[in-house]
Amino acid sequence: MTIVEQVKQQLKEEIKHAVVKAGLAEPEQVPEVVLEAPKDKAHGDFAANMAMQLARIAKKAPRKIAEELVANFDKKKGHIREIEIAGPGFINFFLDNQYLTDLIPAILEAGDAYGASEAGAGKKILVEFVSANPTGSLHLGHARGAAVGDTLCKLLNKAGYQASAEYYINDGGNQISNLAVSLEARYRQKLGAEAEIPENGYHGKDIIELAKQLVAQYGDSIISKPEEERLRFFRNFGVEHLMHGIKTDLADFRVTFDRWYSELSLYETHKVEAALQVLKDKGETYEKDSALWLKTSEYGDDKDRVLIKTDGSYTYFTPDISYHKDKFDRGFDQLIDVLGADHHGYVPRMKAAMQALGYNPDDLTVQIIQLVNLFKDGEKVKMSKRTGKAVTMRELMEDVGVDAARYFFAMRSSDSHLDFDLDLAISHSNENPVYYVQYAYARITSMLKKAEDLESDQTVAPDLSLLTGEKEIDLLKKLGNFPAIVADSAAKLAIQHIPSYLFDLASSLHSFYNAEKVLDEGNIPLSKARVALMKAVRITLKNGMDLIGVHAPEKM
RNA sequence: GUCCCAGUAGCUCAGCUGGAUAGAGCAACGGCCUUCUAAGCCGUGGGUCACGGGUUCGAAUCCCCUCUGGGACACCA
Repeated sequence: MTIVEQVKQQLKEEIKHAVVKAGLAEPEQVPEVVLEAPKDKAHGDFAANMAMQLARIAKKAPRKIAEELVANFDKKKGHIREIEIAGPGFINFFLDNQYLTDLIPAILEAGDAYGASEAGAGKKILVEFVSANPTGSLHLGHARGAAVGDTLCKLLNKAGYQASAEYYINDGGNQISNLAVSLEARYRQKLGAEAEIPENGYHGKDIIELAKQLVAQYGDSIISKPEEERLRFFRNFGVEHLMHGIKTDLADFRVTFDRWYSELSLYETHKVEAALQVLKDKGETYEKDSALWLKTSEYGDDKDRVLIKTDGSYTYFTPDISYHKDKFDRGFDQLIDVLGADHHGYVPRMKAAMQALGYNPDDLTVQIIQLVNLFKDGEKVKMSKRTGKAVTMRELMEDVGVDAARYFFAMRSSDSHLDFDLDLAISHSNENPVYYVQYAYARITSMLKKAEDLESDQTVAPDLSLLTGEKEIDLLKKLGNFPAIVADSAAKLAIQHIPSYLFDLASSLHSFYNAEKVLDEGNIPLSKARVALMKAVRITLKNGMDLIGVHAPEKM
């Protein structure tokens, strides 16, 4: 438990004692104590709304309750400097804040690990994200999903969960056949022959690139092969090269996966049949119109869904079910699917399928990533993979930069729409908040370099108790909050709290920097204490930036 | 038609498991560099939290209605 949590915990205990001691409620009636850090510093370090919560139970006016509660509160405990009652019945606690200086050695000691907690209690979570079909390059929407999924994983692990990142490669379905046919058409075109891309084929320029590569590598030797072999060749060549491109893009975007899971492998290991058999055995399927259906409507879906089509082939849904089953079978307690908004209709049917298999549908969480609207030259760019007009993730990285893009995606709650003004991001890139945070880091680093002489002087010890200025206390409090922010953000799957926290911490740092001099030769003990504080801020900024995949520059 | 997301400052968005005077960035305006990085700081102005009702000590937050925008509703994936 962190220092701040200990202090809060003690305060909560004392409040509860006071409530009982004042006879306001029986011990089992006392609501859970809510302590919040008020926005306004004039409202103390922590505020409790207990008096309002008790209004109904004690049948008294909140302010009266607050008075009785405070009268029975043991002020000697819990670093209390002052207690006041305010507003409709808030009880505001002002602490002596000396405990905050203990944070500095704790943070320096923890280093990279600062911010970590056991909040997740080792719960095993599988986060599946991106999982784009290997039929082209990744685009802007994938980039958002990649940023969100990657940060989510890192966040969960930091908060004490055991999270794994996984990418499901759809290398078995129809889309891949379309890919093969499209690639063949481009290949023939390159060789000067007449060929047309089928209607639902892929028109992207990456396919043209691939065809060019094919010609360079194999000349026209593929044309003469028999059809089956030819198509298999195009499939394999396409998937291999496009997956390679996808992996490179993701790696350059600083997104890492623990496992790349192939759909084809599900067939090879007969897991699709096995899952189907379970569903059949449980009586969850039926045949109609010579197709096999799953009774998803019994579990909240709008209608039943087809598992095996009239032509005998599986729908995309069937291997997907077996993949999800496999995730549970591998011992994960919770599954998180990060999906694009266009797949949201898929949620009820997958949850239904899980239920039909006998799992708890609540153990599957689907995090929907809403659409990214790209604006270029003041106009909305319509994105479509089919027409090949999409802005690629590669272009995004080259134009905007990885740091800015990652920060931008992490900054907004993933389930709301995002307008991405490319022109603004490029032309005003210096005004992007990511630089504000990075600048704070670079500033500290620069100071610490100048402080090396001071540090080598061992004759004077730092005196952390000198850190009592308003801006120093402000920084310390924010540093202390970091583990709770991480834990809370992980529990809510709300990554946007991290950039928001970083911005806030950077703001406090800049404010402090402009008001106080860290390196003061006339006051070595204070300077040393401030250097220690700066080191703690630096560690915390770095750890936060790591979570969202943003680099911490030594200088700017 | 059904479902999902959204509607908060001029713009882009936080805040949403109910709390005090609704926040931030950008844009606008006024100050601060002989001193550790001015990619910074300090200050000012800016709001019918889409509309209407309900729940209660208290609603941007929860519930219902309406309006507006986007998306999804295949034996495609």
